[in-house]
Amino acid sequence: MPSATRLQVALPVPVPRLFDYRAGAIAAPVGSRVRVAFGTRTLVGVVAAHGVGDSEALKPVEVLDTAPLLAGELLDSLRWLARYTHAPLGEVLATALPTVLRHGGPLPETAGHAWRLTEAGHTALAGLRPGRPRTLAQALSSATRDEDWLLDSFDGARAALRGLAGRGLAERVAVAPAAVPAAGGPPLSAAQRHAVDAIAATPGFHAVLLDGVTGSGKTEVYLHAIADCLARGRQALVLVPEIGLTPQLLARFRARLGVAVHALHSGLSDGARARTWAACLRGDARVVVGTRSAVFLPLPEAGLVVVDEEHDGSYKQQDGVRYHARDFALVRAKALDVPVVLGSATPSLESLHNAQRGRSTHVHLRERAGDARPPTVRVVDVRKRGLDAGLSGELVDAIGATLAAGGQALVFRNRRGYAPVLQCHDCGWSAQCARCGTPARGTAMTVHARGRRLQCHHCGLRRAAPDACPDCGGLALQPQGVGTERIEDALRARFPDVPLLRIDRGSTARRDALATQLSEFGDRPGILVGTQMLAKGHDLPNLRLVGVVGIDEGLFSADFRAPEKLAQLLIQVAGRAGRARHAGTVLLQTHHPGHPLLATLLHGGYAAFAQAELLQRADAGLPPFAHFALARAEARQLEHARAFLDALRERLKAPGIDLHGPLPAPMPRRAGYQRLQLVVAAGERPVLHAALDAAIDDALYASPEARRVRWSVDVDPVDLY
DNA sequence: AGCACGCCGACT
DNA sequence: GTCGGCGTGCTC
Repeated sequence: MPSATRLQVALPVPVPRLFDYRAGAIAAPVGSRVRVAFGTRTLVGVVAAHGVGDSEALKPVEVLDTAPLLAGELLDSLRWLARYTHAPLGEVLATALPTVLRHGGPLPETAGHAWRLTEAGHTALAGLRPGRPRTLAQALSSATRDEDWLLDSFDGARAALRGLAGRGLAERVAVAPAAVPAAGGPPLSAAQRHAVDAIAATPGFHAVLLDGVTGSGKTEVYLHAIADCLARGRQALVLVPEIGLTPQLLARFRARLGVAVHALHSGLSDGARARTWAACLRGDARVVVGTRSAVFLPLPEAGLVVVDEEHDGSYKQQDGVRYHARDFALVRAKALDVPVVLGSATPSLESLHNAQRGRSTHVHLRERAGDARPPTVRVVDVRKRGLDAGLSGELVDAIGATLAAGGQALVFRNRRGYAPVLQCHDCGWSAQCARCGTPARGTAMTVHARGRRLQCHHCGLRRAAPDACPDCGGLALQPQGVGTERIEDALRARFPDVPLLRIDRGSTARRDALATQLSEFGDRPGILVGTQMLAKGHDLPNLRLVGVVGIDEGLFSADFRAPEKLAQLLIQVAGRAGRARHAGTVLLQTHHPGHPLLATLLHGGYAAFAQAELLQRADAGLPPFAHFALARAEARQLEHARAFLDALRERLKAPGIDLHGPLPAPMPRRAGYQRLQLVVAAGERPVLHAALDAAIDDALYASPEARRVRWSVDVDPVDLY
C-alpha cells in the first residue's frame, strides 16, 4: 500500500465533509490532531483518513500528536454517532474532546507527584524565615509528601513549593498512585445479590435494567459490580445526572473501592477535565464518575458501564451535537463488549420497552434496604377549597404537625419565581416578553422579587414591574398563580420562627451551592421549598412530609412525554420522604383527584403506570413504537425559516416517512427569532435514517435556504411539542 | 460557524 | 466624502 500523501481532516465546522491537506515528513496517524490553515483562520482538526494522490496544491499541517488521541473503539463509536445524529464528524469529534485538547493543547501529564526536601533544603531549613515556604519545608522535613495532599492541606502551597524549588531547596518527584484503603459495605440482600450476579453473568456485552425503588440499594449493587470489574483488572465508567454527582456520592465510592475515583463534571476547570481524560486514555484512571460528557472518555481497558437514573432528562444534550448519553453508553458498551447497567426507580419507557423485547435483562429491587418504609401517599382534593398561596389548609396543618414533632417538611412546586403571570384585574392585560412568543399569544413574564421585577424564563430578559397597567392605566395589577417565592413568603409568615430554605435555579446559581446549603440546613426541624432541583440528590434523613403543589398543568400538557415525566417526578419526589427514620407522608394537591394518571400511579405504582402508558404509545404510534426526528429552523424573518423547512420537507419525502409541518415551534418567537419545526416520523429506524441521509447532504448545507437560517436536526428528540 | 467581500444609509 | 449595516459565498 502506497504511503499516504493526503490527510483527510475532520474540522469543527458545520460542513459535512472532510478537508484534504498535504501529509508532511512527520506521520499523522488517523485519530491524531493537526493544526491547519482553514480560510483565513487556524483550526485544530482530527485526521479521519489517509489518501493518496497529488498533494502539491494542498496546504500543509502541523502535527500535534504522534500517537492517535482518538483510536480504536472510541473513534469507531464517534463515527457511528456522527452518522446517527447526522452531524458533521468534525463537530462530533470536537464535542467529544475536552476543551484543552480541542484547542490543540498537549495531552497533560497524569502521573502523581510528591515533594521532598533536597539536601540543601534540609540544611537551610533552620534558617528559613517564618512564612509559608518554611511551613511547607517543615512538613517535608520528615518525609516525602503527596502533592495533592500538600495542595489540599496548606493555603498557598503551590506558590510556596514553586519558591522552594526555585531556590533548590525542594524537588518534585513522580510517584505511583498510593493504595487507598477500602471499607466493607452492608451485606447484600438476596435481590441485590441476584442483581450483581446478573451483571457478572458474562464479562461481554449485555444490558441490565436495574429497576429499584428509592432506597432499595442500587448504589450498593453498582459498588459490587464495580469491585468485580476492578478485580478483573478493568476500568469502570459511571454516568450520573447533573444533579446526582454530589460530594456524598463520591465520598461513598471513594471509601469503598480502594482505588482513586475520578470525577468529571462541568464544575471542574478545563485543565482538570483534560487530566481526567488523559488518565483514562493511559489506563491510570480505573473508576470515573461523571455527567453526560463523561460518555466520551477513552476506556482502553473497559470492564463495565453504569448509567444511574437512566430516565433523567439531563442525559440528552439539547444543543450542538444532540446526543443522548444513555443511548451512546449502550452503543459504546456493545462496541467495548462489556456489560452496561441502567439503573432507575422510574425507568424510561424506552428502557422498559427494550427489556420487554429481550434487549436487556430486567432486574427488580422491590424492597427498601434496612428498616425504611415506603411513604404514605394521600391525594388532597382542593376543589372548592380556599388556597393560600396555592397551599391548602390540610397541607399547612400537616407542615405544622411535622415541625412540632421535630421533623422536616418539603414543599415541591415546579415553577420558580413569585408568580407565573402579572395581570391587570381591570382590563385583563398581562405582562409579556417583548422578544418571545407570538404577537397573538405572547409568553408571560414571570413575577419575581415579591412583584417588583419581571423576568422571561425563556430568554432571560428582565425588567421592573410596572406600577400601573400599560393598557388601561389602572392600578389593579395582580400576580396570578403561585411560584416557589410566593410559597416561601406564605410559609415564612405562617411559621416565622422556623428555618426555611428555598431551592431553585434562582436561589441556587452554582451547582455545588445546593449541597452546601442543604448541609448547612442540616437535620433541624424546618421547611424546604423548591423546584425539581430538590427531587433527588442530597439525602434528607429527617424529611417526614412532602407536599406537591400545582401538578395539574402536567396532567393536561400537549407533550406526549408529559405524563411520563410527571409520573417520574412524583415518584422521585415521593421517594424523598421514604428514606427517613420515620415513615414519611406525601400530600398531592390537585383539582383532578380522579385523573387516570394519578389513580394508576397510586394504586399500581410506577410499573402499572408505565405499562398503561406503553399501551397508549403503541396505539398512538409514538416512541418507542415509532422513531422521530425534529428539524428546527429559526430566522429573523419567518419566511426564511419556512422556506428552509419546506425545502427539507421536499427532500425527505419517501415511502414510510410521515412529515408534520413546518409548524410553529413551542416557543414560536424567542429572543427576536421566528421559529418553526418539522417533525419527521417513521415506523422503522432504518427508514428514518435513510431519509435523513438522503436529505442532509452537501447541497442542503450549501443551499440558499439553509444560508438564511439557523437550523438543526435532532434525532430522537425529547421535547417534541 | 467565522470571516471577507460587497453594495446602500447617516455621520465627522 | 467615510463607517457600518447584514446578504452571499467559501473554507482542502
